[in-house]
Amino acid sequence: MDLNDRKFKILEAIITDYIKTAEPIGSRTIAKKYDLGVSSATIRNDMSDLEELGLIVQPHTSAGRIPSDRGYRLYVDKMMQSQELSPEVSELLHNVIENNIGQIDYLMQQTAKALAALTNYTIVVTEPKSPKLNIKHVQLVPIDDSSVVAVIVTENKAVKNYVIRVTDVPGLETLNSISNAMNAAIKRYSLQDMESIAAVMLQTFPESRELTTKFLKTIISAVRQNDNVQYYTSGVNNILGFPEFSDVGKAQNIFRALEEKDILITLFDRNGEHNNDVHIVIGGENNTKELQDCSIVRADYNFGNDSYGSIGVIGPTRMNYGQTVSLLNAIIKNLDSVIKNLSKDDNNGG
Amino acid sequence: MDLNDRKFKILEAIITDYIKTAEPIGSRTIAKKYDLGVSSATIRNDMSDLEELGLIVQPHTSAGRIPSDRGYRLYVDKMMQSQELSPEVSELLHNVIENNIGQIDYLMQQTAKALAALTNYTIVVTEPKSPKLNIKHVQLVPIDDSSVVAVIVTENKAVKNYVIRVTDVPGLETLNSISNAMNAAIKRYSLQDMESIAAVMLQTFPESRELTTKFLKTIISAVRQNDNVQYYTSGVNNILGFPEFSDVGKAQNIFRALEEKDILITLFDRNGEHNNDVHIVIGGENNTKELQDCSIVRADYNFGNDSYGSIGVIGPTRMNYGQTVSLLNAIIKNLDSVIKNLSKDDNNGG
DNA sequence: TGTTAGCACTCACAAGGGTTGAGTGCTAAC
DNA sequence: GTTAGCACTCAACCCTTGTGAGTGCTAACA
Repeated sequence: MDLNDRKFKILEAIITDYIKTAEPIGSRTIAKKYDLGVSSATIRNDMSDLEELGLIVQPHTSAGRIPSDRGYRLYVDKMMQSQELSPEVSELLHNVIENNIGQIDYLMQQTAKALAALTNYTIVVTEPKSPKLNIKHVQLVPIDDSSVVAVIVTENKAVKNYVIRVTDVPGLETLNSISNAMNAAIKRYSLQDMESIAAVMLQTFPESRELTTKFLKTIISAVRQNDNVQYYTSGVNNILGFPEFSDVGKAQNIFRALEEKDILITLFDRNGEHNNDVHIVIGGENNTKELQDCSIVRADYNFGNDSYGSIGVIGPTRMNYGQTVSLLNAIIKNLDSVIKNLSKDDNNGG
Repeated sequence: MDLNDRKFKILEAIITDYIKTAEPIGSRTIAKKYDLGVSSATIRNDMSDLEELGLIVQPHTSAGRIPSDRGYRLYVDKMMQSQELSPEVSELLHNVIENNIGQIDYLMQQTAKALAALTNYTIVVTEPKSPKLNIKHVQLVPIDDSSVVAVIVTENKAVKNYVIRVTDVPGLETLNSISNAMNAAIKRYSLQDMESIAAVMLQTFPESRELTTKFLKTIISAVRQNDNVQYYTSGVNNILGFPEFSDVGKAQNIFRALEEKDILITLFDRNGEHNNDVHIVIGGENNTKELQDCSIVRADYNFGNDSYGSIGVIGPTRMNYGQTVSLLNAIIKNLDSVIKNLSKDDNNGG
């Protein structure tokens, strides 16, 4: 069975209508609302064909049709048109990014918040990571008699703290010397060459074996950093606004998934890898059971220097895919240009 | 009208039953279940009196009675008995605290998580603050050509990062010197005496006027720190498990309140002040509209050195107050003893 | 061969009516 | 002060019925 132009139009009508209203659409409605030049009976025949192809389904015998996951898939792949953003929205996004570019955690939070407000869906943003994350600077700072904090600044300008507990904390001068030596050693040797670094440190600070060892381990694990991906969510309660989740059980499923770090990580942490396209997962295509009534639209953003993070939008399968994709594209483009400007400044300055 | 012993018992029966079942309780049920030695008719008369006093209400004519906010208040103030915790629960709480005491953010997160699991309510934990927060150590760490991060370690062992943007970032040695000088200046002068510190810094580092000024401002605002109270929530989706919130609209209200930082801050941020008692706010007693179907139980915890934070439990007014209060008491006591042990070690060590 | 009008059929949903049962308030008697 | 008895109320449930949106099928038409 082939899909002629009219059938495409009917499918599109069903999908766009259903996205707006969440109500099944019948043949008569389409005949009246969309000027296809044929009667409802003809549309009925076409709809029957579309159903046979698995693109639309009937919730029950005497109801209209709603799109199936496969229907949405076809729509998203072949028919969807990207939407032009209004100048206000474009400016808003640009401002959010530019104003917070200096502090990555605020940037993530504010971007998530803005996007949640614009889409009415739920937003998840993960921190940028690089597959070969480089350390820019490390520094030990004393906390008390048995702990210091290792401050690690990465190439992508993220600042992280890791508390290190040791039996004996040396004085401030020694801490500074160790920090300096560690910075130098990291520059001289690659981080892969852990032994060389450890050897140098041990030779220079034989008294502080415990601290230097733990310090180096902390840095290494910060680089691997698979243990602790930061992410932010916003608009979680938007879920409850959709009629498809007015069943508390379904909503609870989704909330559970959003509270489970592991689930979100598998969905959104690309481990520094990236993909230039906006990626869409529809309903049952999703491997996570709790989210099989949802669609997820994800875009990977570049945060300079090979470091990438993701922005994900979670909503009902009846999602406004066009708008969502446009918004995500706008965000990653803005991020890109703001970052490029920044690094240009850096190069000029240094 | 006075409340004789039997009426107290009837009220207690209604409250404890309603906490368990969320169903209105009738006179016959009480007569059968609780051995009061009188008939249901007598209980009916007493219930009528209790209703007149505003302690219980009838959802509709032919239903049993449920407690009113005033009823819960009387129960909580006069009748409630604190519950003994099982050894397993006590140990669990103790372990959570002891294992995470070194890293305050983990501690807050893990405590919230454990309490959410134990109570099935929603937990909010705010970071400890001190009305006269002392700075233990500050350190500047370079990020790039136009920004450095000020790492601030406070007396309560919290580590915070603040990004400072400056037109010109001096070299690492100068950054270290500035950091050292700032540490010394803070120790010498009190932080109140901002002018003296600024003067010293300017004199010693005339080239880095912008940086030292912003650095000092950052430290001051970190001390004031009213701008950005950290808090953690856990068990937010537990809300949906309660029949009183199966109405999506009500649940949404609560979620909105929990996503609004400002609301949580006014509820839980005591601004470093504290109160030794566990504090209970029941239903309509709450000033926050969105939470008037909820009760909030809050305990302030001491984190050493005059710094205090809060742990709050949010649940339906039909909350198990006894258990909740016991759990909160256990947590703040555990925190107290673990902290005291730590500072003992500190004094021995240094 | 594609399109259409007509018609019988299906089925969720809403409205109406009857029944049930838990619970009450009142009264008169103990 | 307590109790038994009784009339009354009302949510909840079930059953029935009607309605309307929507379908599939068929026969006729271009």
